[in-house]
Amino acid sequence: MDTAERLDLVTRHTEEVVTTEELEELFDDGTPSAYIGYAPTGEMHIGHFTTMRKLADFLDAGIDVTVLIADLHAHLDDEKSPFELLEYRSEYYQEAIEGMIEAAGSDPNDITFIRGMDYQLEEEYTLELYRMAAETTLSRAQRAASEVVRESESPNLGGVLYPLMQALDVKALEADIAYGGIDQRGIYMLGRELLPDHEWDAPVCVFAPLLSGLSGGKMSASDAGSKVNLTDSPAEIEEKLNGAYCPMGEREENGVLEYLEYLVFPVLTEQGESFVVERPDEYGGDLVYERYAELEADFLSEELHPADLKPAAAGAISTVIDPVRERLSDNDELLAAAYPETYGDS
RNA sequence: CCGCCCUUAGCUCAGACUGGUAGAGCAGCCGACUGUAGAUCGGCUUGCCCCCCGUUCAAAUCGGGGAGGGCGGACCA
Repeated sequence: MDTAERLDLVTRHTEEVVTTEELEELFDDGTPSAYIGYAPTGEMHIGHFTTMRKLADFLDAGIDVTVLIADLHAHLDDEKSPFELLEYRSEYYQEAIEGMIEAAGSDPNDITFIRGMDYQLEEEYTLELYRMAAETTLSRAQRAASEVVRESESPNLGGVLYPLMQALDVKALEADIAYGGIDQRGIYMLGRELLPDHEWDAPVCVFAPLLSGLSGGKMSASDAGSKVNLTDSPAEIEEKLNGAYCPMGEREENGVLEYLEYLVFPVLTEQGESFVVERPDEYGGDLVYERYAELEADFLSEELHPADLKPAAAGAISTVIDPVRERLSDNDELLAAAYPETYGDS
């Protein structure tokens, strides 16, 4: 595969690449490494799946991929995960992530998994973190993390260590490429400033778009109805999609379309399948799409009505998620340990 | 260690001075209207009022104790 093809694979379905030129150089030099970190906080959902799906592109482009389960980060961010639950949630994340990668058509064994605390407590790392803390102002760190760390009237120190550690992780994991949602931009831009003073090259940054939630606006972790969880049953998925914000002919903040573009179609294409919309004869009969662009065109021209699209999308999402859901429900004791509030006891 | 402030619905808060058994906005839910959803109307739900003890016929409200959180406490201004 030549550099142009690799570039194409890595940059497709992305929100931003900083910078494409640097990425090209990495490819010319050989086999770059990339990492993406997930802080094991709330349950994983379909938004995670889209970023995970993209890891297949990284692998196909001949990149060494590392997935960081950022356990310490999950606690540093306003104690989103209680310290006692970190281990369980990390296990759950790894299980879910492997399931998603497999469902996306890649092999989890091709990816290196690592836990934050496996190396973030080492002397070398800690010392360098302190040095970064000395070099960074409070407001700079807060600004960098503002889209990621929970905001509060009385922010904890953890929230400012958070972006510094994430910047340092790039070096600690020896990554050439940092991949993450566009919300991570501030942190990695800080990283690009700091790392050259710490004997490491500024990473190339690849940012995934943040998908809209089903109720319009960005997907929100706190709004259960705005996202599809990996453990949702087909019936729940259908119900959530039916309730989704989806104005006829409009693309903006339309989570239904975005799920199709970033998750369903990439996976269907990988499996060589097409997307079928069942439609009453009264409205013209069934439709079949091979590519997302065709579907979007029909939707924008109002040929494809939301009421027909929604059930079809629900079914397709359900099918894509199915192997992950199965894997997780086989492991209900892990889910209960990781999220006792939701699945505990009973 | 000392001082002051805060804690009421999922969220933001009112009510406390002048005790009478809890409210608003937002969110949520349900209907109407749309071949979906939203918007718009119409309707509805929700509470260990942080905990304990006391005063009282009666405590979210008063008194005491405790917990959690916030702010402040050299000098200079």
